[in-house]
Amino acid sequence: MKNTYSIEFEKFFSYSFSLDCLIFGYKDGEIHLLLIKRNMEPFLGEWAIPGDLVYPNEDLPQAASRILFELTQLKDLELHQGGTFGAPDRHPMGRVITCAYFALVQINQLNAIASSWANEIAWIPIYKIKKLAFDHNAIVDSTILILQHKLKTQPVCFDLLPEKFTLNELQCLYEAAFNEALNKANFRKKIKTIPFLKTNEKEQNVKHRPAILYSFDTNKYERLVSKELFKFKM
Amino acid sequence: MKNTYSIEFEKFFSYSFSLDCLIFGYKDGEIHLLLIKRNMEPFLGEWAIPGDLVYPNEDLPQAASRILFELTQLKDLELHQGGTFGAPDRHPMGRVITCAYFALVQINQLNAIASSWANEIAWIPIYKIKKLAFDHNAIVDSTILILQHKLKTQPVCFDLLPEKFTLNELQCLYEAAFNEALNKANFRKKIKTIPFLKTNEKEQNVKHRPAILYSFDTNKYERLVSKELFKFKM
DNA sequence: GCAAAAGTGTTTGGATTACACCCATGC
DNA sequence: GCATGGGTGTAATCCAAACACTTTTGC
Repeated sequence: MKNTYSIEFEKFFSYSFSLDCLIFGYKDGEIHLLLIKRNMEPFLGEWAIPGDLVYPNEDLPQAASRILFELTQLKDLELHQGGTFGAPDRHPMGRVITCAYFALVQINQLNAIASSWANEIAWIPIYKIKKLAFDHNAIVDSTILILQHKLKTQPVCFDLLPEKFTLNELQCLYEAAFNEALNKANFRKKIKTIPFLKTNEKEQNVKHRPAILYSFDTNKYERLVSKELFKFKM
Repeated sequence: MKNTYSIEFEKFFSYSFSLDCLIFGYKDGEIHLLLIKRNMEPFLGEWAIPGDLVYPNEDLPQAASRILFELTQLKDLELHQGGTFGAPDRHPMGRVITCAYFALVQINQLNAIASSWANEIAWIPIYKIKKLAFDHNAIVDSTILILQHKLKTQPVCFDLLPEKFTLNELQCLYEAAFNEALNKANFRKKIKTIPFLKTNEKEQNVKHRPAILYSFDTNKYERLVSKELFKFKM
């Protein structure tokens, strides 16, 4: 047994722990990330991922929900954990280890508010993000990879789309997320097994043949998955 | 701007941060995890994942390497990050947030040492792990899923096998990791594109036709991957 | 009718599966 | 020779890609 260990144990309680909350949305044919312009030191005036310190009696998913709510007023959204970053010099004011959490939201459904952290916020296309504060570029890059993996293996794409969507919108979302063109006929064949609800509704105000609107049948999906009759895969 | 924030900032530096180091090995047809019997409070005498607090000027991968070395004397091994766990009550002695790291080792090549944390260590088959200290069962479960994903998408299986191995050993490893039987002929067809070096050597001391020994051609793999000519997929 | 995008069918080649069979070694 | 596991070939099937085609709307 390392004798010094129990003696020095208390000295280790000198770190701070933060969460960075990556909020992804989809609009104008691109996946966007919600960024804030910092209104405090360090990195005052620079663009960054919204984040906050974890409170002493808060669990991590709870802290992520709080940060998301303070920024977007959105509740009850699914949050996913990303990587953890803890280089000793990553925060100039002390040892702050941070964990990335990310959520997928419908941009139109919210008015993200500047609130406490920033006077300015912006939705930036993920492939056009410039230099950010701290090590946030590395956090963004690693989280995009995890997002892509989630999009391939779980039906989180529907979190990004409105309740009712066309099949073409779904295809464009995947094209945007993976930066590659897809064949329409083949894409539709691939998604044929996904439990969709075909609504009676159609697109409005388009000057071509209106597309049918679909929605994702969460109940049927859960039922099929629990019976191992379906596995989401894109 | 939240005025209280900068004033209270220092108060947040009261957390501790640990790493849990999951060391996986393969023997007797099963994937095993290295566990220790704790020789200190809390959870004295209970089985746990080896872990340690992160030192003030240590980066996370660095801390993981150190812990791995102290336990196994192994250096320069690839370490992979897993999930981060931070429930406020997960550690009875204070707020300790922990991050899982895992490594894949060749069991025969090392004599894991009890060292500072425990007088007793054991390799336990991953599907036979009983109740562990702290929230370590949840950490194990989540890390096994990440390990499986790694085994499907990256050539980490070779970290678990000796330098030279038979194709059947490789197949048994995958059968053990995913708990499913595989067809021999089809397995071999699937791995035909993997850059193997066929050695001139054969199995010794078997009472049937000896199998040819192969090794993984890391150089060729790196070359192919960098040219996007090959993508590991199982 | 024409433009534009929705939506579908057909062919092809490659991968996956199931299964049968031959081969080399020890005893 | 026989038992044991190593190692391979074939046919059926499924899946993905490429591409052409028809349909429905607004103007």
